[in-house]
Amino acid sequence: MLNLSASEENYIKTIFHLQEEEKNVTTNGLAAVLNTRPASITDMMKKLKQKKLVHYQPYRGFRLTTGGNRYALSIIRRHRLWEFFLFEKLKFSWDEVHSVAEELEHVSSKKLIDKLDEFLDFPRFDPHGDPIPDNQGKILKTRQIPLSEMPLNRTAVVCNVGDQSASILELMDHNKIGIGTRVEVKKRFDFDHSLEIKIRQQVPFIISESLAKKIFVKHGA
Amino acid sequence: MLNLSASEENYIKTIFHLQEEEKNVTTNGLAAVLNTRPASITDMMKKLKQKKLVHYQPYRGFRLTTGGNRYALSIIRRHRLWEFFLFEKLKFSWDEVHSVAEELEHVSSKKLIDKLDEFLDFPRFDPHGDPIPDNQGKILKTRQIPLSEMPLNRTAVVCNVGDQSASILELMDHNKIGIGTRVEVKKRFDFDHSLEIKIRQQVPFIISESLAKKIFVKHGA
DNA sequence: TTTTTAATTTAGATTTGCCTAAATATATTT
DNA sequence: AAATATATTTAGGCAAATCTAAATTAAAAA
Ligand SMILES: [Mn+2]
Ligand SMILES: [Mn+2]
Ligand SMILES: [Mn+2]
Ligand SMILES: [Mn+2]
Repeated sequence: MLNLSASEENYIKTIFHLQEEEKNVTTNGLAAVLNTRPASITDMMKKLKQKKLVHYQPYRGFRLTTGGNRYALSIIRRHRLWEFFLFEKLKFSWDEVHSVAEELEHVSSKKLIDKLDEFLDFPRFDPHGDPIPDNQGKILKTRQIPLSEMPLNRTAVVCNVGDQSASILELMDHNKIGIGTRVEVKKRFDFDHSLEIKIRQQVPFIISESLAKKIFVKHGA
Repeated sequence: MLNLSASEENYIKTIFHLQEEEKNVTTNGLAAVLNTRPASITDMMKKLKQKKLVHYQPYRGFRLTTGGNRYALSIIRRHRLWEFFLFEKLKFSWDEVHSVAEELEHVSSKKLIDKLDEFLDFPRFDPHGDPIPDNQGKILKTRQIPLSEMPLNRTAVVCNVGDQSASILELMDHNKIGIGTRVEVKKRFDFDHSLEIKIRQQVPFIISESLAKKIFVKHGA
């Protein structure tokens, strides 16, 4: 497989993520995320088009080719495996892993990544609850689900709150739940559908169904 | 601490190693090791002199400053810790670790390296038997010693053979001992000073004192 | 001590990845 | 359908890290 520079890899990966939201990625959109100027994006798109990694027509935006997509998934695989390693083995906190993985992901040895995967026992989700592509580039597509629908005893990660009111934030704050919090549902009570949940090393506690419906989590399949 | 590019780091590290042999490092000498042209070395030396990492007078060769030396040791620390990780945790073979570590060493997070060190339980030697600097940059200086002088039950790595005759090579070949072989002395017999040694997962076997005196190993302190 | 050889530096390019400012194409309003 | 605004591309430059070919300096040989 062809070998891209760290810069090219960052472009490819970012296009991949932007594509999940919009069909077509724009010059300004990509420039904003990558913290560069639109002119730089145009330069790079010409190069990536040459390498057949993006479809690109001037003024018409761009998207990854099949090859570009495959490459993007391999970068995401590296990124998330390293995040898992940092979190699980080196005891980094969930919000510290990203920036270091951002560098490690560019170390290109295929063998390194496959051995790392094996060493970590083939994890399926990174510390943010995002799925890790396997060595074939296959990835589970996870969508956000409300905590109320999580199966029991599986780690999930809070990724969204479907309500921005002060009252819900106060309650979440009180319970020390926020974006990124890892949570496990231990029990579901039939009477009022309240949930017993556990976060971090704390003793489990109970939250109402109405709160659980507003807390969106990733992963759990 | 200032942050150097991967390229600058490779220069600094290589100068450090060359310095161990010769007081003064030369333009051509460094160019040969780094696989670049002499003109590139001169360019880089000007830059590193500016950054006060090398002492350099045109036509007079160069050597690291105190700061350059400290920086070199931090790169060597990263390199050898990664080598140890690859060998010990990911089960790479001893001759595969170097090239991957050559890339990993440039990931610059201090926290990453110190946590990795801790995770690996503060190893003192890399898979080639070279000492790993601690987080203060302190490094044990190991010299080569003949296998006959190794203490019992400590892993050593064959790094040199003090005789190039066909007969010694035949014997080493027969015993499957070569540069890089990891060996442990299990017992020393008083009668003829022969040694019982163990290599890899094999059953221990005996070699003569005269052979053991010609096989030089690193590490064991 | 010259002369010759070898090592080193300088001059001038090239590539990658980025930038600013100006031009141009597309989209949105009137 | 113009006119205006916004998005995008082009033109021209710059810094890092490399190169080749041409000086230049130092070392070795005569
Ligand atoms: Mn990155
Ligand atoms: Mn992640
Ligand atoms: Mn390196
Ligand atoms: Mn080593």
